[in-house]
Amino acid sequence: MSDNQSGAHSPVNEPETARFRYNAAMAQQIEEKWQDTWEGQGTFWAANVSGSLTDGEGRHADGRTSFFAMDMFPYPSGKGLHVGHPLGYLATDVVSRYHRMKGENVLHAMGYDAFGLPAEQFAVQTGQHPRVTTEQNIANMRRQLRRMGLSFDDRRSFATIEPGYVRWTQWIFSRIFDSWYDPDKRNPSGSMGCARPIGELVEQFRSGERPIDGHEGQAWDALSEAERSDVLNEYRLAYISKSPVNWCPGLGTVLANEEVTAEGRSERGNFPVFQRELRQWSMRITAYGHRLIEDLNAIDWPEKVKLMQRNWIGESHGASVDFTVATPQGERTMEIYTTRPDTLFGTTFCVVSPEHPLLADVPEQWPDGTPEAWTGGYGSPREAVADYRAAAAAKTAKDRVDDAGEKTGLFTGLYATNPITGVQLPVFTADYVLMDYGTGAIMAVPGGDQRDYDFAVKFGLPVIYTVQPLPDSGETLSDYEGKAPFVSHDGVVINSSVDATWKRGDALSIDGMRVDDAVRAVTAWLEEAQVGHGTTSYRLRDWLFSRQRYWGEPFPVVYDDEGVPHLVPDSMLPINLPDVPDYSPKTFDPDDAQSNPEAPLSRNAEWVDVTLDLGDGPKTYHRDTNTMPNWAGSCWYYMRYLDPHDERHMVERDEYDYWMGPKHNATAGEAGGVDLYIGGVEHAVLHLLYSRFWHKVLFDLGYVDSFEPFHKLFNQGMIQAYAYTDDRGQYVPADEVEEGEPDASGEPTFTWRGQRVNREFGKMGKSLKNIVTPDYMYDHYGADTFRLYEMSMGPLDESRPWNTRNVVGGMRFLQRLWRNVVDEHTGQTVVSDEALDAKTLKLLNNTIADVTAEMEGMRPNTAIAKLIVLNNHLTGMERAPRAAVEPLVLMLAPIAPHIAEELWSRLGHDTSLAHHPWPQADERYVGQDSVTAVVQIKGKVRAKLEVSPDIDPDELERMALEAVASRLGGVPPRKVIVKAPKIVSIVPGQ
RNA sequence: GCCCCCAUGGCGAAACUGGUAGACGCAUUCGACUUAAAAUCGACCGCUACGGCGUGCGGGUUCGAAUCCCGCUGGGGGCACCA
Repeated sequence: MSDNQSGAHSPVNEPETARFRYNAAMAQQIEEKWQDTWEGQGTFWAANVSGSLTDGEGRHADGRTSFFAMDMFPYPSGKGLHVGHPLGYLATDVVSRYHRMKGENVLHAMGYDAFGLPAEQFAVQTGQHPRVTTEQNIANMRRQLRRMGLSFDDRRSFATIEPGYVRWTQWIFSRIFDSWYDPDKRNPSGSMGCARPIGELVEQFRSGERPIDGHEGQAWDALSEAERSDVLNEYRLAYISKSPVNWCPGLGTVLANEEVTAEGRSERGNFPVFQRELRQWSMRITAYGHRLIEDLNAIDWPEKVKLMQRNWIGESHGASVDFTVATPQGERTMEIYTTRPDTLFGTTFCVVSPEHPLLADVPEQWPDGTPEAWTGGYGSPREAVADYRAAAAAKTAKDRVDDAGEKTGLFTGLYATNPITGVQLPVFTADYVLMDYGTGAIMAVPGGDQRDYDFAVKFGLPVIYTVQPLPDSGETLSDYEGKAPFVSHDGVVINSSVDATWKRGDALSIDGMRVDDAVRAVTAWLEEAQVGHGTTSYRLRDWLFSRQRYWGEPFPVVYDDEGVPHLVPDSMLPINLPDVPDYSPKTFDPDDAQSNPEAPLSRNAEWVDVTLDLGDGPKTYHRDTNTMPNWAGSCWYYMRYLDPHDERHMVERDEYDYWMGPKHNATAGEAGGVDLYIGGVEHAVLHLLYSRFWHKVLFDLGYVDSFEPFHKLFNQGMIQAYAYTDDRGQYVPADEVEEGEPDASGEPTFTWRGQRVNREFGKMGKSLKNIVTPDYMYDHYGADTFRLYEMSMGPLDESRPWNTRNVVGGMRFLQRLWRNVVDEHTGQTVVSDEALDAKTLKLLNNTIADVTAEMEGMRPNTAIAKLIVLNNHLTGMERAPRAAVEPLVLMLAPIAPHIAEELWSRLGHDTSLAHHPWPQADERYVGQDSVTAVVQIKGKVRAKLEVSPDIDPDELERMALEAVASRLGGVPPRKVIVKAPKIVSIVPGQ
């Protein structure tokens, strides 16, 4: 780019004579020079405790305080960056540079999350192997990020697709597969529940300490290998799930719950998703539900994200209650789950989900007196139920959502006995009851639940109210009866007593109790009668972990001829992706619910069929042909930065303890983890939940010594932008739109090529034609101005509108600072070496104190404002004094590092300021010589006094009363509040 | 439907535990320099009938509220047949 072009476009133009003016061209020259210098000198190398990773001077950590700052690593998309993407990276970089200047050993690096759908789709389009396009994208992204001046230790960069990384991802999977969750054992952090090696479970089975589910009374060694495998599968933390999963024919893969939208469609591609029973890998994350909630208290995360995780996990406390059902095949126990056992008295029917096993035992004939409306017109319950089940199975998740509220269902011909009252209740099946929540069966209480009420109305079932509003609420039950249920967790129980000796031989009355007391009383009664128990349920589902994709990590699992899964030994890892003739996923008609997934890896028979010796001689096995989801690589990458080339460990223990262990520095706490993790809030329940889960498993198993991966989480805001549409709703290029005169109602108007266009506000995006790229910013302003602008726009955690016009403010600040040091015409350094005058001394020390506080609080926007104030003061002096300029340059360095380095070197320093100590305020000069004291009468400012900051309160009161004497009219004030030296507040007499 | 967050000049925003509302920047206007323009430097920069009034609206607590409490309105986000 030539100077002319930059001049023509840049609002900050330069005359020919000022050869040493700080403009876009000069900025670029400086920036590239310093980027090369940093790289050549290893300026940002972080020092490990031992091993080959030392700092740029060859030293190890040697007891220095560690600080680990990390970004949510990017997916290397081929689309390139816009100015919204790097906001978080810049924030992390500013913090990293600041901590480095505080003398800490800072670990800051960037990796690439490189498996996943887009690379695969792009590869299918271009016919190139995904590895090729992915590596190109990574190279391009590296270049763009380097140009920003991010202070990464590039020795520690890696991509999740590298065999040396995949190996450990597979290794972790193996550890999870090879473990089970023991809810009765304390984990190392002291709370209940702990992952244990599966071998310890086998020992319990073998010794008889634990009964073998489904094989009670049999010896473990008497079971076949397939039987043992099936038993263990029910315990393993990574297991083969046979329950319904989300099958997406349009994508040709199964998906995790988290990847399905509220509309029941795939988050990627927006295809319908069906519930299908397919054998798929699943992770038992639900076992960790309680700890994942509980341990949020030990970490420093935004409340919003903690709340989202709590809601997502959805822990609810209630009771499981056994209802007896008489079927033609004999008596069955139907377990229901309820959060309101106090409403057992108001139960008028039961509902089981269409997938419920009880439906295998429905009778041939409708019982006598079955109302017409309950049968759906079917001649027999068998037929009715079979048809309803088939219809439910054919529904997409979307259909279910669309039909929500509209209750469908049928009577099953079965009756259940209420264990507390002995009353016979009809059992229905309806798809508003979900098989995978609670027990897949409910007791319906239409008097207290809207859904049950709707169902009762539709099928003509009775409504019994057992709870009424609190007496002082002003409401009564008659406000609800016949119109709606009284849905409340508050209230008083009514009409809820049995004195029959039907089940337990004694009376239970909860009449008049508050709901929470009644819940406890009924739960206790149920436990005593052995017909139920208190229990906890989670909204969270187990994590579906396999995908029918090419571009992901293969599972380290092979199957023998009987279909029994075996781990591939660690020594054989990594298992690399095979070459296949076609790596595109096998997709189907998006609505074809009956299609079956076909994994691309199955297309290479030579790879699938292997002969291995797993300890009992060479045998033929079949490899698992699924791949892991995109989340696998991002679940543990933070640990790999500590030494990405360690071939002996996932992470070495000493390095872990130094960088991430419990109490590894002053702020880490027992939970340990990354000191600062910055990224978008969109990962609140996906990546951040999965990572915490894996980390806890590894913690329980003793591979890491702290129980949380990320100690402090920070969500940066989004950069938003205006977009413009013409009459037809087409987007027009935002940078060609001109603002016109306001219209009649005072609203601004906009035109593009003479025609009126509409303005809308939202994301930046290529399709919205409002993209501004970092490259544009480098060309027109330089990376430092770009950084400065993004950091000064507003608070880091808030979204804010991009406005290229406002960028000049930052550029002018840097230019003024430059001119305070460098003569624009000669290039000479022009600072004075005289001592600071009193005013400058005060301002400098106050600025140091303030900026330090702002940096500690991650408020670069206000830090910048204070640096500008200081610089504006220096600009007003004949020559700026070195004693003020140098600290100013140092304080600017985290935000605009290149110009700071350049000025620092022009000021005569021959080493980088990256590790130069952060300026210290001299306490003697912090504070003000005089402050303005305000005199208020009834809160209104009536006088201002210039006083000493340490004025005596009595003296200040005397001065204040004198200043407003005329307003008080000689009447002694009723009350005077003195907060020296700032405020005197007077309440006048009368 | 349930849960959470936010609202300050023409614009982006400051204001730490309640204590001078509008720091800093953008834009606008004016002045200096210049033949002129740009750049630069400087000034002004919420409204005002000059009494005051002002932090989305209406109340409350307090000597004092952008900040705390209650009730609205508007905007954003999360979850959504989870018993």
